Amino acid sequence: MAATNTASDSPVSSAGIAAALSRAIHEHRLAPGTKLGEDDLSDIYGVSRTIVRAALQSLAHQQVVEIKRNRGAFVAQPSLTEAHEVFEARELLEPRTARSAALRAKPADIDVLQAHILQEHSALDAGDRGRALFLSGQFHLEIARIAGQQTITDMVNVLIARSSLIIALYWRRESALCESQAHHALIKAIADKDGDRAEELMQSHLVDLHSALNLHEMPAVVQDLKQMLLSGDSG
Amino acid sequence: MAATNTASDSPVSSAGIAAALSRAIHEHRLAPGTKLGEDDLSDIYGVSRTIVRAALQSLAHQQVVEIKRNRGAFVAQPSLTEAHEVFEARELLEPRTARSAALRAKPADIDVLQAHILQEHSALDAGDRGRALFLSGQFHLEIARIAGQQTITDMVNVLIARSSLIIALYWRRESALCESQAHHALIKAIADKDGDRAEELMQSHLVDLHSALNLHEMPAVVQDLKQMLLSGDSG
DNA sequence: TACTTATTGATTGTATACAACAATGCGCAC
DNA sequence: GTGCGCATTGTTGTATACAATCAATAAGTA
Repeated sequence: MAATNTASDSPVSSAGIAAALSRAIHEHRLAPGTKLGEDDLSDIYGVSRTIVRAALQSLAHQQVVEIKRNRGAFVAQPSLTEAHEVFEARELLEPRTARSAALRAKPADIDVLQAHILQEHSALDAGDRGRALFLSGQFHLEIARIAGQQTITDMVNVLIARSSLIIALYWRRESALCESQAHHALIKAIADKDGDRAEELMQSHLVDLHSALNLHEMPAVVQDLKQMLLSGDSG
Repeated sequence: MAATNTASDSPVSSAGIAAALSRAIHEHRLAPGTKLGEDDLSDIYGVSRTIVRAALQSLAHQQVVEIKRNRGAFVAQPSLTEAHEVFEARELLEPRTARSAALRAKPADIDVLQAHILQEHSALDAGDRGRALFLSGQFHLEIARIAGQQTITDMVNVLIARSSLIIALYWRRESALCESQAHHALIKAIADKDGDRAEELMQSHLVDLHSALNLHEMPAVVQDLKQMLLSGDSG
């Protein structure tokens, strides 16, 4: 319960508390497995447990928090399987979404994306790795928003939040790939309205992220690909 | 509040009530816009409003129910835009999922799918259109389950529930396309382990469903395709 | 008669009290 | 000394009471 905001100017609605917790988790200020006691939270935010419970249930629905019956709420700890699934789902959604974004982006959208990268850089310069990670997620979210599909944006939003937990658990130090490189390239493709390239870049970016994790099981999609190749044709 | 179960053997947990309501909505026993009063529901299910509220919030998170502050909960009424988005999201997720299912399906899975179709037929024979619609959705869900990706299955589940609302609002009588035809063909492709064909069939099945709706706006994806073709290449 | 406004009724939002359950620590027996 | 069982304590689950808000209706005036 260390790093959350104190009660001073804190939000007092269920949604506000959920957002604050979500962000704290996203920025790795709350580690996976951390207990989120209802009394603690209601003290911190100055509301009753009723409100806190609503916030926790909302987060549980996004699978960012796990509620164990009669045991309480904890920051979720995605399994290896879940980790694979989340990135496989992102690989299914985000590349085509990046294509749409490239085709629909207006100049103002490009500006927003570039502003995101700048913030990301300054966070890294300030050594705030958590904030940089959060901003990196927001970059992906912004692309979905530009694509103009709220439903897909919502799904991506949840997947990004879960990705943050996965990175907290399974990131390996060796792989220090620089995100901003990939993000810069994406912005260029989108600014050029090059849908093909945006889709490709997003796909390979996600594959890079996925493979930068310490996940030793073979993911289901790879099994499918293997079987697909063995049965003798390509999609 | 007409067609829900009476209190006799009703579920008493938040999840149970959410499931019962979800199913009633899915089967068109509760029309879009229907008020879901907390007192009414707590009387019907014999639990306090606390439990009912949790169930309603859960359904609201799936966008099957809309909660208006200080006004109460209503069965959702998806807008035209939402309707398009839901089917576009399904077109993004389900075809590739059907491919995976074809590659991973075991004999027992095929049996389950065929059992689904049989139930669907008997529901239609009994004139229970709502139940047939529900079962049709479950068929799609079962395919996602066979593909073995819980995360994607969850997303598809939500999209199917919302689709049911969209069909209630925007289905046009003229289009009496027979779902079971398409479902039969899908089973065959899956049984043959023909991933390509399963993907194709699912794609065209979803396009058929989408175009059988009374949606006169031009969807975003079509705009993208148009612009993509104009800029001179194919994905 | 039409329009505004105040009162009333009903419904939701929030807090709190109590019940049920799990975890912990102590004591006792082996 | 170790293992088991029980009591205690703390936390969550549920119900209910009260406050706040909104919708509807009725009264009053132009």
